[in-house]
Amino acid sequence: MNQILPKMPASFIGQFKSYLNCGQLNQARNLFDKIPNPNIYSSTLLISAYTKQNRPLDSIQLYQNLRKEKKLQPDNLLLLSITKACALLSDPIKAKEIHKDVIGFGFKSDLPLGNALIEMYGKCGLISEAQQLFDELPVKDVITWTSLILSYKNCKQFREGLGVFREMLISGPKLNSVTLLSVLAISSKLKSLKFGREIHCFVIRNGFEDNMFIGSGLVDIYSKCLITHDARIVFDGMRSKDVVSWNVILSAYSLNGDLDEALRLFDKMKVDGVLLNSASWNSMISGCVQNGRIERALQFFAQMQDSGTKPNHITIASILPACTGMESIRGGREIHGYVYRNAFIKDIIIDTGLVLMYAKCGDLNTSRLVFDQMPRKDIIAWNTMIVANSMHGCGKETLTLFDKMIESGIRPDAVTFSGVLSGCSHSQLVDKARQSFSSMEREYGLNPDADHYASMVDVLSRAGYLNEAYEFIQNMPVEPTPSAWGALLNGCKVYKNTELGKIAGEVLLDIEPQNPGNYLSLLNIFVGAKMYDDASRIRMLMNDRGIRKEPGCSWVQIKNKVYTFVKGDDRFAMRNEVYGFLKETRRKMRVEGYMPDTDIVLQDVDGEEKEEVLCSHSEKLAVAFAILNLDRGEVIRVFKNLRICGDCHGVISFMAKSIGVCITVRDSVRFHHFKDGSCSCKNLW
DNA sequence: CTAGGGTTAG
Repeated sequence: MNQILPKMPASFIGQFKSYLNCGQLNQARNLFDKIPNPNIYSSTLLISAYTKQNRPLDSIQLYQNLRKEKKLQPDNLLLLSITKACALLSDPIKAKEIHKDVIGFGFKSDLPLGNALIEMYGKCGLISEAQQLFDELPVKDVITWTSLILSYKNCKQFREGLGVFREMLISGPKLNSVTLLSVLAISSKLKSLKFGREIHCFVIRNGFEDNMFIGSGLVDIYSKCLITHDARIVFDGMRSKDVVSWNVILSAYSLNGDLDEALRLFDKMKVDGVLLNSASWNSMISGCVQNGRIERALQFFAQMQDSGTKPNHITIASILPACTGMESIRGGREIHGYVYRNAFIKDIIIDTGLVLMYAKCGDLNTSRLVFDQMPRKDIIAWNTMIVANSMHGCGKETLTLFDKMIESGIRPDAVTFSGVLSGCSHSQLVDKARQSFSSMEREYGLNPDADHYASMVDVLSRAGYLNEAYEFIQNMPVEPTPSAWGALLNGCKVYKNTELGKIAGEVLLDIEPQNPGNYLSLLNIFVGAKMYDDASRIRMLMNDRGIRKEPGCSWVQIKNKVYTFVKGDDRFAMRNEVYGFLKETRRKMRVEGYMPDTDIVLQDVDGEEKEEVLCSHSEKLAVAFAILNLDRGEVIRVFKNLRICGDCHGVISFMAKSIGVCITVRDSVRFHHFKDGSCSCKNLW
């Protein structure tokens, strides 16, 4: 039906084909563009070459240009290429256009094309369209069924995918290895060991054992179910392995927390001459990050680039949490710049990672900027932004974000409410918190869990409603967690309620005896109330149980270097200047009538010594050091491993005002933004 | 066709 249009010169065709054979598509394209009337044959060749080389955009653009100029009367082969290109692109709008084209050209009953269209819809996330196409196909083969199963997998409807498989066993064609693998992959996503074992038996009984893909799939499902031992047995028994098989076993050990074995296997890969791909590096990077070996992850990231493997969007998403965990805003900014420069496709997971990274590094403004520019926001993106605002004490904004999220049609989940409630608690929005808490069940059908109840205790305690908080704990339908009692205890410390503090503290020493913070809070309450007998009882208990206070430690990044200060630190750069500066600050404060908050000091020492101990707190040292070293106008960002102490809070607040700088301190609970003599936490640290 | 990625405490 497609008459050959004005013939191309034979020399052109020869040259054109040889370019295509060598994969030199740009040269082939130059030649192609010179032909006034390209025929269907050469167009199909070029378009399918684009698709095969993973250049779907070029493929589709060329197709659409030719369609517009009406130079093209497509045939099955061409439409197949375009359909596959669109599957690669995962563009649902283009998918529908192409489907319409196919129908328009009357190729409805072509089976390979029908199968490709199902796959395309699946890859584009349009599962009901895929199912409808499946239903309409008059003839179905094993690929049709498998494509539908894979579509369900792609759309994360795993149970439904298994349903299709069951139907296929009853009324469909005989399955092949691809079908088996697709079901295996789904079971793996569901972490279903039961299905995994069943499929494993089926594989052995029906002679699929030597299929490398199936082997890797089996290793993966045992890995995901944390049966690392069985994963290794299958892996070792595989007759042939490719890089994916190795990548799967690497992640098996990382997942199981055995990073050292993963590292050993990674070295063995290199010895055995397995050609590493980006997923191999990504697997090691994320394995290190998830096992807390952040420095090692960054090393792998550097080695990967040295080895000539280009980081992809998954690499970026894996390395970002490393910067977040180190609070390295410089590292994070570098990654952000890398994403920008290399024009990565817009990726929702990378964007979410950036939002969290900026927030956790103390820069909520940039975090928000990235969020606002996201083209699509899913539940995790919204939750991340809500949690970010809550960490920074912007409770009102968490509520506004919550409303906007609802407006945009996204249903909140348990994490959303955790974020909103902790936002309310940091900003003392008691009524808002109550409304939000009760709407969880009433409006959104979510059962509050123990964490939500603990959050409500925190809301009440932080606002000073201590008796109500205690009542709430006693009446809640779930077992109060240590965090619920911890919230109450902290409230008692802030509001100096010795009686309730004693109750909460004693419970905590019982149910969470290994946490030094509990002892210290209770100790502070007793010392503050001059109940020295009780205080020494707690101290003895700590001794008996071998509970040691974690040393306070703060750090600050200046230029490219991180400076760390430990409490009582005496051997750091500019020691004399720093202590001199702190002493001078203290003198100025006294002139203006501030008294040092010596309640917090635990040692039984007299007044002057107490002040000295206070002066040596790591957060004061870090802030003072930063003030002496930073350029004017720069924001000071200090991080501390424990909670900021009350005296430090007052002194840092004073320094921010008297020097006229913004100081941010991130402690173990939240961010404190000091400006003009006040703090974003409203003095409820 | 199989691998590698993001949110929740006090």
